[in-house]
Amino acid sequence: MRSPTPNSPPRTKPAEIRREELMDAAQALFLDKGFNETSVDEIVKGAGVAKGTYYVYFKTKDDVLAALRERFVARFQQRLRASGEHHPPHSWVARLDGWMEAAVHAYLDERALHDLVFHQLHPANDRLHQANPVVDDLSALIAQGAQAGAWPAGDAHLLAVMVFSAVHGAADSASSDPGPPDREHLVRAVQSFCRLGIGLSSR
Amino acid sequence: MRSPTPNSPPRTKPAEIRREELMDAAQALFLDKGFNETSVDEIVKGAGVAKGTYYVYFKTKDDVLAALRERFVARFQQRLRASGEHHPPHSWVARLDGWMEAAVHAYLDERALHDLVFHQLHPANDRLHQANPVVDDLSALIAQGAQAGAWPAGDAHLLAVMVFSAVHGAADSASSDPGPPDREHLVRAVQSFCRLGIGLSSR
Amino acid sequence: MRSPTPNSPPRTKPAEIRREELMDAAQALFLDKGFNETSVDEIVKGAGVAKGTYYVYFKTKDDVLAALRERFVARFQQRLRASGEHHPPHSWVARLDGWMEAAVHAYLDERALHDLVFHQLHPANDRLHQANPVVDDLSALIAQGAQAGAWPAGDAHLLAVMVFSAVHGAADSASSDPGPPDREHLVRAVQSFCRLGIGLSSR
Amino acid sequence: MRSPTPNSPPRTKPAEIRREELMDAAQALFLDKGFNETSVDEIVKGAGVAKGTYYVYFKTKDDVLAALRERFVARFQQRLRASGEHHPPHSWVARLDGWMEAAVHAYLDERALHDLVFHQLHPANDRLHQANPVVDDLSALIAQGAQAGAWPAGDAHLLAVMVFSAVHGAADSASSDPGPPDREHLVRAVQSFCRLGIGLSSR
DNA sequence: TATGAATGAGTGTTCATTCAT
DNA sequence: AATGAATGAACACTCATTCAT
Repeated sequence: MRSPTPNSPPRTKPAEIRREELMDAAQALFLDKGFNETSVDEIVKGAGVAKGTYYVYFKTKDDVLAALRERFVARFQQRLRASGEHHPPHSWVARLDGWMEAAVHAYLDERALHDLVFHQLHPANDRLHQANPVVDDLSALIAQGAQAGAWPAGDAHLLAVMVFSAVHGAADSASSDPGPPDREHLVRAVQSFCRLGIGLSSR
Repeated sequence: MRSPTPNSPPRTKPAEIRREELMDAAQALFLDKGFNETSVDEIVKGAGVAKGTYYVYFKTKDDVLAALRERFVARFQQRLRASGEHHPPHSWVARLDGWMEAAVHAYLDERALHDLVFHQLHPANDRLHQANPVVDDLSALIAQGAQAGAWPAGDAHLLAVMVFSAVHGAADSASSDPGPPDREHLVRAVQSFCRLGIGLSSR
Repeated sequence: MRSPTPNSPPRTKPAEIRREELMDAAQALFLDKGFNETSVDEIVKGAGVAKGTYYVYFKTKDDVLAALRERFVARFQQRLRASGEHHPPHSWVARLDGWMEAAVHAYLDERALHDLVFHQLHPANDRLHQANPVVDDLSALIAQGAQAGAWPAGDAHLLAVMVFSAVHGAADSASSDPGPPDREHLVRAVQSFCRLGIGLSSR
Repeated sequence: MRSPTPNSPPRTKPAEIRREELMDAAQALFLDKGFNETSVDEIVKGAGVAKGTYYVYFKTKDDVLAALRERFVARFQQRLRASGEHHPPHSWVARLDGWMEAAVHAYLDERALHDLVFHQLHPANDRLHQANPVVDDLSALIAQGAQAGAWPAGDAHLLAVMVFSAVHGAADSASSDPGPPDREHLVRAVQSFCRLGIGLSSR
């Protein structure tokens, strides 16, 4: 019917941009109201595109959530890896401490997003917990440190899981308390607990 | 107006029984297919009652899930407390070890149910995490043991959270691996990690 | 299970009382929230009886509304007849004026109830409009006055309907305006309009 | 999630057409069976569209009724205005008589629809009665005629309401009688009653 | 007469997904 | 690439009515 107005802005954008805009809109809404409580209609409205455009970039509604999860994990891992580069490769204890410090901060910053992308799906669909690259990085660090004699050898993966869980739990707990969490206290508590747990001396 | 079909006589049961039957049916279905994937229709079919009966006992669909969560927490706590009674009150280390052992087993047994009742709702509705009576019990145990000199004093609540998280994480991780988890190995790993973390000697 | 407490008040009341209490409760709720928006549950709660008791006294939900309508019409008619007795039988003009005055007041007092009992049902069920005893009374008065030479003869029933409608409309309109209606003004306007309409002089 | 059955191609129509078709279907069903007795399912079946399409054009079930009311009032007013154009602007009596004649006919023709759109909702929602444009038109006519000296001055709005009510009541009454109403008799009775009521001579 | 647990058909509303343009 | 009107299966929830006690 109507032919496009000659001077209306071009409606097409690079695919990667559009996709990111949709993901950003979805993430903001999911964080605000929850996944089930957000409709595709709202996502497209948030991204300023039409309904059909969503389905150009994502196959289903679940699909954005999966994309969001992947993006979250990649960014989280990237952040932790970046912080790891501040320490010399063979300063095992410093690297471990640094990892924990960075993880506490990262988790406090991204807690809501973490819960969003990890808690929405039925276990059957959740093949991420078992293949968490962040835990894998930590596991490698622990194994290498043990091999280098920095701390006793053990079940590196299980240790990594427990360290990661301690970070996660402590940050969760602190986030639930009213007021901003005391990040320094948290970092020290986690470091103390986990260093001892791994077999290092307290300080 | 509407006129119901004449039917077999209503079989009245004590309210508490009916409610439990509905909860049992809902729990089984939720564990099997997930909360969102289960309809109230299926729940009532599972409980052998009519649709309206559900709404005599629960206000909304979410309502059963809340009831299930309360029941889960109460039973989990009860189970851990019962196991605690096997140890003399002042055998602090034995009680701590026993708590961890029991918690690992309980968590492995009830992991799916735990995830179900804790991961389905938006954080806003989830005021249970911050007031977890199981963690509170553990926190009390840790504080008392420290006061008795069994281990160094520390932030008991945070320590409890980290121990609980380590149990939770380790059991989670083991559950995700294929095959039945090696419970003994898990218990020993958790005990070793957490005893050291709290400041005890490894053995 | 429980045997009745010996000193609890007797639960039975004279049928007519119970029925009236149910009707009163229903009327209050209908006026407040509307017929469709009121449930039988609320009615019995309002009357302080159990659900089943409602169905001892009324066959269906519509049934109370019919009872309410009959009661309304009877009371309305009674009220107008009572006011008519203040005038000597052959003071036709005074009786007509009195009827209109009383009707305006009665209608203003009971407008909501009138609308409730007359507007809720599909025309098919509404065999009341055509057999309105209030209009019939007025129709008789008009016919008799005409026969006595107090005013010109005409289609007494149609005149009665128009007078009744004028009362109804004027009162309705005044009720819709903000603030309490000026009853005297209304009465005079209706009397003037209808007296002239019937063929009387203005004053 | 849900996946719709592949179906025949959606046939897009101009929104105004679709909306009117939905309204027409709803009106026919409401007139036939009543508002409460008609389901949205039946409306969409009548309009030949899918259930969801209804909710593209109307927010709730009540919403069509409101749209129907607006359409009714607009058309009724339009019809009366059109009939008014047959008379020279300053033939006040002829215009008044013409208005009443047209109103009686219009009301007889549309009685069921009038009742439908005005009697289905609780007074709280019914802010139309007090702002009835048809009465407003008549009120203006009466006021202008009085100013021009065609009849005595009075409370024009109240007079308009009473004239409108007399039309409404007389037509209602005639519709309730068995057999087709004697329209000529009705028109003459209403004209006579109201002309006198306003202060004109009978003929 | 009075109860109230149980019923289940009925219905308004949502929303992920499609596809002709 | 982008659109947005149309879809229709699915579902939570209501509530008038019944009947064994």
